[in-house]
Amino acid sequence: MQKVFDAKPKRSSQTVNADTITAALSMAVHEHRIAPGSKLAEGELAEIYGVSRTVIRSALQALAHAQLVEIKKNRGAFVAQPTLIEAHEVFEARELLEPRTARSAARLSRPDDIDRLKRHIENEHLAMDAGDQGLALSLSGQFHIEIARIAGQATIQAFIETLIARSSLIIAIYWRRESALCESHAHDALIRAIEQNDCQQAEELMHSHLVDLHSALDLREKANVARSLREALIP
Amino acid sequence: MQKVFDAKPKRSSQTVNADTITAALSMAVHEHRIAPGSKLAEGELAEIYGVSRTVIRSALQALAHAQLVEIKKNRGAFVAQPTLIEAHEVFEARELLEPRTARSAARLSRPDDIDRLKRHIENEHLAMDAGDQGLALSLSGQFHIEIARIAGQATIQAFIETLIARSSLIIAIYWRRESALCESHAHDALIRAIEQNDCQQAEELMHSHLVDLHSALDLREKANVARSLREALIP
DNA sequence: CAACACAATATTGTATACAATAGTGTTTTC
DNA sequence: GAAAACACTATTGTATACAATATTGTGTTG
Repeated sequence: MQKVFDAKPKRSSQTVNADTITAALSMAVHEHRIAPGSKLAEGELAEIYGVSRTVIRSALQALAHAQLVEIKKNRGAFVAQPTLIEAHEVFEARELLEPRTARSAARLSRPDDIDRLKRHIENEHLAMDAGDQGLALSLSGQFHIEIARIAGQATIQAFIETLIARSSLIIAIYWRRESALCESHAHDALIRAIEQNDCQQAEELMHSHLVDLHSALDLREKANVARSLREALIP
Repeated sequence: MQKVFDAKPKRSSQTVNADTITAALSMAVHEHRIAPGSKLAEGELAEIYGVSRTVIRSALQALAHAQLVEIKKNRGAFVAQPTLIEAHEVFEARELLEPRTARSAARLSRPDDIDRLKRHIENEHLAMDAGDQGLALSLSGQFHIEIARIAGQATIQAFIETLIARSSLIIAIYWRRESALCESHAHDALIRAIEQNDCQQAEELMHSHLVDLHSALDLREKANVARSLREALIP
């Protein structure tokens, strides 16, 4: 079996608790190193991370609440598989929240915020050039979270973070191969608008960026790809 | 000590699992039967509900993720005490999400939806007449959730549910005694707009309703009421 | 040989035992 | 007698053991 987890077992200098495992699994999902639908067996994870099942369960429950994994009673935890309907809902919610947030960010941004955004973009380009699409996607998501952070609304930021996490799953399932994911230009333009405190422009750019993403999902064909075996195999 | 929990210990016919305990505690917070800041000791809850600490911990973690309780490392779980800033953020988020949701609800509502809303209002009035302010408040919150349900966006509905849960805590802390909480009229007007599929009216009514609620919070005096002893006692 | 029933196995759900930590009370020392 | 060091208690954090459940494999029966 392929090794997909990045945390080393039993690094004695660092305590491995539920939060670190939650973060590690979350990162693995964000970077598409674990596919939607994958079984996350407690015993296996406990062995990998060198802790008891107790702390694994805690981590899995946290991920379940963020809707990144689905826990089925007496069946175990699986990486979530958002349905087509849920995919639409997630992007509609993002189109509702993020443009307004980008506007606030443009109004409130300070010079060091811009620096951080630019560093993010650089890393994104670097990952892209290195061919690490998973990392690039993850950084791309963090870019949106960074904008929410600048807007200074922790409550809405938390919502956006869960939406972006789910978006990563949605992209893993419904992204159409044909369209390349070169959204870097959109991000570049966003930074400029925010840097110049152009609220209106920032809001509009974010909105069109999200509409682009939304429409780049393959909404028909993949719909009936193995959501459940039963549905897939009954003609 | 006063008995604040409603679940009977060891009802043999019904399995008591983490979800039921989460719901029971959540309800108790919604109805203001447990005050913000209260300690929720694992052993005590385990005894009350007749289960082991394992399942109590699971329930508390779920509540923590919904931000209804705060878990402090090696200290335990406490009913959350939203700060003034968080209170503002929650209502600003509601003002962003709910008017749009009310609009959708007005567009999509069906006759039986209206029936359910009206039954909700009735129960709200009944609880009010019976002097059970806690129950009335809880039902009032559920009214908003019901509207989100009608709008048919599960993702946004989930956000609104967490916002309303936190609103209950905020009201417990920052509600000013002077203003009576007779928001029933606002709800009545909302139902009429939704029943008549008047989208614009529903959106505006919801917005002004939330602004009313927001402004009915006491944002100055209570701000420095025992957020922490340290801050309260140092001049 | 197909279909059902039953047993074996593996995994999750729960309880309990032990370890670690924070808070509190007591004792010692100056 | 005040302050600091220590020990004690209570509570949380973690591991492990046991119970319950689902799945899979095997055998029986028509």
